[in-house]
Amino acid sequence: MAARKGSKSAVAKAAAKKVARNPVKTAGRKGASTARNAPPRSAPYEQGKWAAAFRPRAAGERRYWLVKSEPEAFSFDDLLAAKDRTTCWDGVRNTAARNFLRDGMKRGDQVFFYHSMAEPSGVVGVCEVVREGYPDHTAFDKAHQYHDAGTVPETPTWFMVDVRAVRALPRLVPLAEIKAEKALAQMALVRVGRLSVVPVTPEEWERVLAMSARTP
DNA sequence: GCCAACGTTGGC
DNA sequence: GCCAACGTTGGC
Repeated sequence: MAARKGSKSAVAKAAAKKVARNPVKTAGRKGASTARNAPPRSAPYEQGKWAAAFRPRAAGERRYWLVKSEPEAFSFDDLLAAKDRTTCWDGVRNTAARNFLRDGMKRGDQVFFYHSMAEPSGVVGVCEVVREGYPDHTAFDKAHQYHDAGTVPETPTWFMVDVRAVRALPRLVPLAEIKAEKALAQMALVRVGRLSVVPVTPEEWERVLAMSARTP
């Protein structure tokens, strides 16, 4: 079973709209999607806002990330229950997030699993990158919820990684607590709320782990 | 290249 | 349901 990430209802809604109300858009999207393919896989990101996430690594350096999923669509428990506790992270349709998936995340990187649109929203578990960026096949599937008419397998626009669950946190760390924590004020999660894949610094990683290990 | 209209994310 | 933030689109 393919896991469905991102915002299920919103994506479904968007897909429905795309098909129902604007068939002309399909023609227009081809060109747009070529543009969306840039920058290429080996592009230098030094100028970008997220430069640190793409900088060359020291030997053996491990990086940290956070991915969001609506638990109603795919929860951390769903990941624990999945075959090999592993899933492909499909359905991401945002270029910044795509760049992290395609170029930033490397095997062995540690990833927070975050529940969005939840009661409460927060970090629930740890997983690990077990397969690096490869094309998100759901984009090519006409019947799929995440279909993107503007992209073809020869020049894929959307990418995903595979992640495997490592462990659930001792307790969920709610977004409200993260926001209240001075040391976490710079977290990408807090600063750029709508991104569904974001980098986490080693310091932020440790802090969130520490918060999960104690009662507030 | 500018920018207005529009769409999406996701908290509240 | 509302709305802030911001990405995308497309006209010019």
